[in-house]
Formats: sequence, C-alpha cells, structure tokens
Amino acid sequence: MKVLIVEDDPLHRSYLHEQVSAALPECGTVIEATSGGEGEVLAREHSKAHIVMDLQMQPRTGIEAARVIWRERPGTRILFWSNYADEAYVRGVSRIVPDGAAYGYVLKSASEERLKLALRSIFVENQCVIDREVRGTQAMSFGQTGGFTDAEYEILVDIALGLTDRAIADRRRMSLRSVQNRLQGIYDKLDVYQTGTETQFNLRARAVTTAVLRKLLNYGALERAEAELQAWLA
Amino acid sequence: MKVLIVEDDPLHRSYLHEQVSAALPECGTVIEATSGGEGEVLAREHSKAHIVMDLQMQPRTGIEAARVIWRERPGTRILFWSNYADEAYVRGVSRIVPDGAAYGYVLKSASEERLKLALRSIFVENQCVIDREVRGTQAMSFGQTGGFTDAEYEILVDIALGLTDRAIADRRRMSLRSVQNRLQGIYDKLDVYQTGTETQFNLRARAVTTAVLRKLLNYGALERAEAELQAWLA
DNA sequence: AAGTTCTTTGCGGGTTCCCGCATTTTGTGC
DNA sequence: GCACAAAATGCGGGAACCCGCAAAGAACTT
Repeated sequence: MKVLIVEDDPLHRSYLHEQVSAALPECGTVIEATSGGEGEVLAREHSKAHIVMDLQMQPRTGIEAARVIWRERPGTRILFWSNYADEAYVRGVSRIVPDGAAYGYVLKSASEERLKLALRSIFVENQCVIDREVRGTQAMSFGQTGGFTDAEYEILVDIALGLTDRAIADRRRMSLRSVQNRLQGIYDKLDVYQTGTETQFNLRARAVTTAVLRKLLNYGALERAEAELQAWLA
Repeated sequence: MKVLIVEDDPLHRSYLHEQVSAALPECGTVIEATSGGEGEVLAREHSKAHIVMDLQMQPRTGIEAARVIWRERPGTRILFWSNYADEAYVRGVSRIVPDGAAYGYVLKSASEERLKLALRSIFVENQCVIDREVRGTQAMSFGQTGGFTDAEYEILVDIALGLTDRAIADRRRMSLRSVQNRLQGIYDKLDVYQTGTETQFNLRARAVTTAVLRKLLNYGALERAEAELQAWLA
C-alpha cells in the first residue's frame, strides 16, 4: 500500500507521516507533496496511492487538487485533514466527491486515535469516515433548519462578490424579481431583519457578514467564486 | 528567565517549547497555556514572564489577550507568532501596543533561525523585531500608497458590518454626506469602479469583498468589530 | 384531468445608495 | 491675523435596492 501526503505545513506534514506509519504498518511507501499542484502530479505518477490531504493550501487548495485527481481517477480514496468544519469547506468537498468514492473528513483538532481509526477505515476497509463536528454542519447544510438550498447559496455568493441584482439575473439566467425573491429568502434565513424601529442595516451587506460570521462563507470560498466570476465576465 | 507560551495547537505548542528551550538556555521555566484566557491568567500569576503568543485562537484571540495583559503590565514583552501577515492583524496589533513596549511579530512560515533570532532579540536585548513580510503590510497600511487612513478603515469596517449610511453617521457622529464622501474615497482606493458600459457591481458590497480578498479585512477583524457593534447598540 | 403547492415573473412604490455641485468649517504654515 | 488646502456639510437627482401584491407557470399528488 502506498500513501501520498499532501500538506504544506512542514510540522503537520511530519506529524501525518508519523501517524500514517504507525496506523498502517502494511503501508510500504509514504510520499510527501508540499502543495496542491505537486500533489496532483504525484497522484498521477503513483496511480494506486491513497491520499491524505490538507484543505487549506496556497496557492492551490485541496479542493481543487481533489477535483483534478478524482476526474482522472474517480476511485481514489482521499482523507481530508482540515482545520475547520466551516460549511463553505464541507459544501465544497461534498460537491466534488464522485459517486461511490470512499473519502474522509477529519479535523486537525481530532485525537490521534480518531485520526488512526479514520486512516484504517478508509484505506483498509474502504469506508467513508466523517468527523462528528463536520457531520453537524453537513446536516445543517442539507437539512432544512436554517439550511440553504444550492440555489440560495449561489445567490448568496453572488451578492458577496458584489454583483448587482441585474447582473445576478443575467448570470443565473432568471428575472430580476426572482433574484430578489431569493434574496428575501436569504435575509429571512440569516435573520438580518432588525427588530427596532429604525432601519440600521443595509440588508445586502449585513447578510454577507452574517454569513461570514456563521462560517457559511470564508476566504477560500470567496477566492474561488471570484475566480469563476472573472472567467464568466469574458 | 521565564517564558509563557500561549498557543492552542498542540503541535505548534510543542514546537515552540522546543525552540524556546534551544534559543534561550538561560530560560529557567517554560509555561504553556492552551488558550487566550488561560494565557491571561498565567501571565497574571507569573508577572515576570515573557510571552510568545499565537494570534489566531478560539474563542479568545491573541489580540484580546495581549490587550488585557498589556493593560495590567505595559512593559511585558510579547512575541506574536502568527500564520498571516494580513493587514487586519497587523493593524490590530499595532493598535494596542503600549508606548515603549518591546514586541515582535514573526510568521509561522519563518525559518527556525529567524524565530530563534527574534526570541533572543526581544527577550534578551529588549528590541522590537518584526518580520520583513509584516513590515511590508505595515508600511502599506501607514504609508499613502493604497493605504487607508484610520478614518476610512473605520468606515470600511462599518459597511462590512452591514450598517446603513445613516447608522454610520450616527455612530461616528458625522453627517450623512461625510460618510458618503469617505465611502467614495474607499471605492476609489479599492478600485471597484467598473470600466465597462453597464453597472454590474453594487459598490458597497464589492468594496467589502475586495477588502477581504486583499486581506484588509478578515474573519477575526469582523468578529471583533461585530462585538463592538453589539455593545454600541445598547 | 383537476387540485395543491411551490416557484417564477411583472408592476409599482417607498427607501437607500451614489455622486456632482456649491458652501461652510477645520486645520496648517507664514 | 491671513491665505490656502483639506475636510465636512447641505441639496438635489438618477439609479439601485427592498418588498407587497397578484397573475402565470411548473411540479407533484390523487
């Protein structure tokens, strides 16, 4: 068995190497990549390797690398090892995982036992393992409790990017009023309506910050969305 | 000599412990705190300890902890050890450092030598040490090239929070038009004016994302600002 | 096929935003 | 004190936003 570690922080990388060796004695070789791009190349070279990967990497995120890898080799087993359980990340991952692929999502704050268990479950037993905390935000994002539909999430990202109602309508191919309907839904779910007598909030801007504070949006998600926007503007 | 380490990531904490012991053989005891709050308590107990502290911690950030510590003991030497050189963090730190206090700002990506050098410079020589990269954003933030005045930065935070022009005027005690003047200045410096024929951007929302993408604003800064806002609303 | 529910679209209006223009206030150097 | 620049304020108008209301369309059940 081969394992490919993709992680840019040298401390975490050596820690992972240690844990992988300890948890998987049947693992013959451990390969290390220090960036998303290098990870893609090494994954292509070692076509049977399982992968343990960080999500937050510069300049190429783990999500982008995983998408490329899974496109070439949909059966690849990937364990994501991330600092955060933010909805933006979880949504990003569950968007790109191919049907039937085994993958895992473990937080860096998890104990060694949890990490080892996850390593064995995915790479030996071929089972999906997703941390409790992450399950929480995953359920929140797909359930109805304060959860967003993909449609609403899309619009949320668009106003975060600073697009006009009109521009969003053009981009998503719907009418102006529909965009505004979705916006009202977002304002409602984000609970940005002020109770007091005076109007103190610009709902559009308030919704974006509220989303950021609730970790529905984060820097990485915005960065990706901005890149897509620039591509679309041409 | 005593050194207090305040860092929530166990890996980084043990790494710091190692580096401190190696760089400062004259250091008798090394104390570890795993959160900002614990750091404040331990700093109070060990009133002569120098401090090495992470900036990004949950739930109490290093900036908040440092403010409390410095209020009680302005001479304390603190070395901040941070992942990022974002303007939001640098501005946050340089806002609270007391006159004449020795402090340092070193990135986690710095080499061991840089870290050791900084430790000795601050704790032995009582000199300020600030990483090159950080100096860069510090100069940018105080110089005039694309730099913001404190006044403008304040307003930028306010629109990021989702406040109305009217509400900002009330909060900052100025006229509506002055707020809008400042906004125009912000739009200008952030370069959010579209060149094309059609107006595709909501300038207010666009300014906020641009600021986030340029790392003028980040999650931590928003979180702090939101807390201040809630306090003011009463 | 008829009924129900959810979504989409159009219209209209009140409000806020964005900003050009002119005037007043503040700050600074001599 | 005076001159000059910089910032703050007032006014007005066009554009965008927020949203209630109502009609048309789509999806699903029975």
